[in-house]
Amino acid sequence: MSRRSLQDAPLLDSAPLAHGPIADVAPLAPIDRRYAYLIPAALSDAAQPGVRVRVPFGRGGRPAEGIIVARSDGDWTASLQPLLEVLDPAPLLSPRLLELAGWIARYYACPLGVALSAVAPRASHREAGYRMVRYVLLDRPPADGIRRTAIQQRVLDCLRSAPPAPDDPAAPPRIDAASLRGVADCSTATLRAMTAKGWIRFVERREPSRPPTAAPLPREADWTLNADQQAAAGRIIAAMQADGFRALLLFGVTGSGKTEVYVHAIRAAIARGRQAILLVPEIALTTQTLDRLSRRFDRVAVLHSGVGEAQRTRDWAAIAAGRIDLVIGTRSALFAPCPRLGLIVVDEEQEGSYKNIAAPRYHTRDVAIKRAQIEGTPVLLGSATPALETWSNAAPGGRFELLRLPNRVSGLRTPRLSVVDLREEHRERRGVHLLSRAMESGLRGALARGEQSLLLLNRRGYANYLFCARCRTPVVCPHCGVYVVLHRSTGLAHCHYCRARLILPTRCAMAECGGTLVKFGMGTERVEEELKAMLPQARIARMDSDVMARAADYADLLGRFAVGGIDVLVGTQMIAKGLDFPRVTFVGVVNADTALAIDDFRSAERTFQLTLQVAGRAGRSEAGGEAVVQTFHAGISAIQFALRQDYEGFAAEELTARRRADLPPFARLVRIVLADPRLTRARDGADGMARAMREALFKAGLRGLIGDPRPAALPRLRDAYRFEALLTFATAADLLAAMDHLRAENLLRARCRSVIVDVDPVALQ
DNA sequence: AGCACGCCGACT
DNA sequence: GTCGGCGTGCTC
Repeated sequence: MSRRSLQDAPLLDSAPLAHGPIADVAPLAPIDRRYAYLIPAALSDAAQPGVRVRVPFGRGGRPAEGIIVARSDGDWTASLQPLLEVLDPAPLLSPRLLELAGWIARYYACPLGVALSAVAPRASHREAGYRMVRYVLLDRPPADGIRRTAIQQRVLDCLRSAPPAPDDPAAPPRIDAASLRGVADCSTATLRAMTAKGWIRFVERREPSRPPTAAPLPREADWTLNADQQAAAGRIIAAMQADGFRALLLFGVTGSGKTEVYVHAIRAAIARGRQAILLVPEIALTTQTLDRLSRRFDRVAVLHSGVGEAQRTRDWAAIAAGRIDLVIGTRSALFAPCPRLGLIVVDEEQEGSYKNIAAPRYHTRDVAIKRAQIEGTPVLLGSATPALETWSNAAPGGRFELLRLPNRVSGLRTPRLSVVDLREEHRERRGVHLLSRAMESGLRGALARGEQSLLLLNRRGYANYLFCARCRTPVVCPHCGVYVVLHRSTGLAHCHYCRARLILPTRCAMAECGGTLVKFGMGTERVEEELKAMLPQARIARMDSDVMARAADYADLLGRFAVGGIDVLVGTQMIAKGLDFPRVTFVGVVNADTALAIDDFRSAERTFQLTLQVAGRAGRSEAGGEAVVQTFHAGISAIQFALRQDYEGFAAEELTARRRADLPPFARLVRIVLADPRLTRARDGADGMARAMREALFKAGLRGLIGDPRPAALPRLRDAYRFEALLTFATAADLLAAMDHLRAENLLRARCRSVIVDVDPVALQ
């Protein structure tokens, strides 16, 4: 295709004919198209696929940023705009990462520019991590006889005795202006005066904003693997030696030593001269986990949301230069520009936080598999409770190879897990008790033995159900319509969806009612209060996003907990994951039903995972631990299977139900949510969109079921009404074919404030 | 995403 | 009679 024409361009004889290298540019904006630009001769070398460029765009031809995704040669029968500028000295993205971004854009139905921004995060923060440093160096210093002041003499002495620049020892010594002012005790005015005399001069240099010297962390030694671990590591190493794509699932009960297997596999990758990426879920304790793991390796980069822009930029450069062997991090670390990638590990692959919550709404595990495919390397997924999608892929004859670690490493006993049926507890005991007798005795026991406890409730605040005693009208958020939660810390009612805060009325706001307000339901604040009353001698701390404003707060609290300064730690989900303290011997779940409360087809799976995870937290010591789980639904099979710590039994039963209901992993879903402040607009938009999509699929003979639009699980959010439609496909191929078509026909848009397209949704909220 | 063009309500 | 609202469409 060397000759193309613009449909609407007038084909006049005088139309200038452009010829030469042409760049296909994806704008770094939510525009679902690519645009062609002429590459000027001066930029020909620099304008390679993967670099950012500035191009004239839009009506006024104003400069916009984009990424070159392809290059070609050709003639154009219309005047073609030239690239204005190439912004990167070297491509930000390798051809393989460009291919990965293309796949993300296609599979997750988002504009290429949006996918590119996710894969090359630096694209949106240009030049971050660098600053201009002003240096002073000797120019034509005055001869001995020339008069100078004492201050000027100090400046000259400093510059003469300055050490040579590390990057260019032959150059005249230089000192940055700020340090010189300090050392020579002079002012900017002095330096300016000396420049005017021509004695010294300034040079400006672009430098990394902090010296890239990472503090060397103390190394931790490797452990010897047991037979199971050795067998698993052996399979992974064999897969690496086969030099091709391969997906493996490491299914190991908590405490079976999965991490040690990762470490050995990563060492093997490094020994082969390759790089490895280890992904961990985005949870509050990520930093801790990462720090500990990173101590096992030398040339390691840690990437997570807490790492500053400057550090991230330097890490990125070091990775691209091949100076890093292992990249550990959350979601975005998957896109580390490793030139010789040899292994990707996805730890706790079932974690929901692997799903990106904004466009592109990719699932890190699935993109990791795709990247491994593109790079031709193995990918290792690890979990004690694999996502059912993963588990069914690891069935005999499936796409993944299954590696088992069925036993806990020697010395670790299986924790005792018991379930308290809150219905029964309430029958047998008068009054309202948040903490059952079994829970209380577990806490008291641990306290008496000088051991630690974790108490989990996945709900912040004090009381989460506030209503009028007379007319039963609940207090809801004026923007979202959801129940607000009373927080003791602020004395206000908080909306947990839009972060609005209301002053709580003392009386019912309903006209002519004026009943008194009743506070019902519990959150972590309430549990903390109850606990302090129950165990006045215990040192109790609470950990949830209300208390933990900054990353440093986590470190502080965890530090105190680690040295035994806290007996009981109360918190939300964030304490259920990743915490690994050997002195914790008791773990309680105040209400396991919070995972059930979100009513979607994964609620049983989430409840099972939560329960088992919590039990695992109690078993990190040789003393053996105990876990108590309170629930109003003790009979449901998710709880029963968790009680027996039987993942495979649960998976078999749940998969049967999923197959019967035609749900993932036996179907692929796309969730489309339309939001608009006007209810009719959101509803009509959703109706119209569903109708148009159905018609288009039918006409094109494509398979797929478009569900009827209905109010979303959260029908109103931030003053916008929300409607959703669920699309069901039998296979990934059907999904791709249908979504390609719908996107090409521009049917994934509607005239309302926002349209969210969520492929493979993790939560139907 | 921006930005221009275009068609219907409250003002001098 | 105009100013300006946002709804719609386009950007090599």
